[in-house]
Amino acid sequence: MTDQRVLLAVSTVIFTVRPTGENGAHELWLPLVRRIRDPHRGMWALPGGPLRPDEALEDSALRGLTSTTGLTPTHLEQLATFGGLTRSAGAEERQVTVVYWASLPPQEAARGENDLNVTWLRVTDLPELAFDHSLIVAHALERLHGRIAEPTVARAFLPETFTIAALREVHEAIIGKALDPPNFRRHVLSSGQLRDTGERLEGARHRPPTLYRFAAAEPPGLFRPSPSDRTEETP
Amino acid sequence: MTDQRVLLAVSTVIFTVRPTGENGAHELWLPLVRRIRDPHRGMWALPGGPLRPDEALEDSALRGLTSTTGLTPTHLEQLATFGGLTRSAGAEERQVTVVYWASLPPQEAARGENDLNVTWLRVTDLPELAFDHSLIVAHALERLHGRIAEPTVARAFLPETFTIAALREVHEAIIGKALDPPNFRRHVLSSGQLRDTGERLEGARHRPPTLYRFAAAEPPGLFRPSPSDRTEETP
DNA sequence: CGCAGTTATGGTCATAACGACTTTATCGAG
DNA sequence: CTCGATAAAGTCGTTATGACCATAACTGCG
Repeated sequence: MTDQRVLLAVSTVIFTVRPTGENGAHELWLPLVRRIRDPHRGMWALPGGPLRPDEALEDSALRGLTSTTGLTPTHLEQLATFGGLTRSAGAEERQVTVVYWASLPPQEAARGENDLNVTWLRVTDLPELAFDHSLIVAHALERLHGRIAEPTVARAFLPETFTIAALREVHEAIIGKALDPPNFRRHVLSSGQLRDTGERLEGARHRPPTLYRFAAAEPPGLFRPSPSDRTEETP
Repeated sequence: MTDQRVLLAVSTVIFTVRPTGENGAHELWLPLVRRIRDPHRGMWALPGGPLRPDEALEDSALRGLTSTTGLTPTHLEQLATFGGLTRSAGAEERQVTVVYWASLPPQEAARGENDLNVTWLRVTDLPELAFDHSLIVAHALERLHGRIAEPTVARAFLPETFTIAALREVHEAIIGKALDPPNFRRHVLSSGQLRDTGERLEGARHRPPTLYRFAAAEPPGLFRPSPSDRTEETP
């Protein structure tokens, strides 16, 4: 048996929500970077790069994210590891990629400007991406769907305080269809996850909605416990 | 920046269900192998080993599984990748481990014999494992809990045909508490996932139960689509 | 043969959750 | 002050769920 070391990269699928649909409906968007080197040069790809030897997986995901897009996520979670060797027939060496999934709140998302080498696209309207990144995005969307029920997920797309309508719009963007406002309201209020801030959002040409915040603040750090960088390991 | 290649290993958490509890209640068990080399020599650890250069991640998980335990799983799914560098302070090189999660049906599980270097233990009663494997097992249990609703999961613990009681026992083992038989029956039958085989299981000293099988057979191969070995990738 | 033990299977009933809808409350704009 | 618009609260019927009761159908044994 030869050397068991492999090239290991970390990429991140970054989601945000924008009010760009018809009738102001909210939609999911994500940033992509242009490949400037040759495998798939010129195509759009997920932000990321090789893992540094002294770097935790999650730190690598963060670094790749900020160095390309300049943005700071509110949620970062490992998605899966892709290690197929289908392309090893070519000249290139086989590569394994650990993929993370991140969410941005609207303030951050607004700062994300297009650039020669960075573009933001609707997840429903993506071109073919470099490597198997189209497949990876599909995976991430499935995961997002499956986790929207958890308060942590929607929270990551919202500012500190928000209206129930804003929360509903995040859910609508993720599941891709409209929800009944009264029913949604009843549902989230009965979940006990929201706290009334006592304030209202004024200025709109209708009854001012109450501002809420999420109840249980996550205990220690910024991110929920993720599989990476927890302890040491070996086979 | 130095070389970006890292040691990559694949380990597997293997679950099965056995009727070993009081009153014949079913419990979750898993096999562990004894470390024969020095980091943590003599401790119990998850089956696995280094990824071979020409091997897909999932194939590596299967190989590690069969070479140590001789068993063939009915379900294999990627769990997560652990890449902390906490132990890199020591003499050893930093290592990343991709962890899979597998299920065995009872026939296979019965063949799993203890051995000088292999032992089967209840998941509720594990000693401290080598490396961070205790943590990994906890992760796998969480995942199992979260997915028991999907028919694919319970199916992996059962033979081709089975009684509703057997299906219920699998659920009970996974969630760790007893379920009401009539209610469980109503629930699974109304889900439309079971098909009556027309046969009954005779021989017990009570009314013979109907044998069922799962409805939708998974389309092509043995395993559900998993992130690994699908296509090629790179950062 | 007939009874006891045991689990399968078939129901009931009250409650909770959910979806579709209606109604009323308040705001800003003109 | 009226209109347009959305917040917020309530109605109603359906469905899912959990607790529980009753009967059916087999084996083993006296």
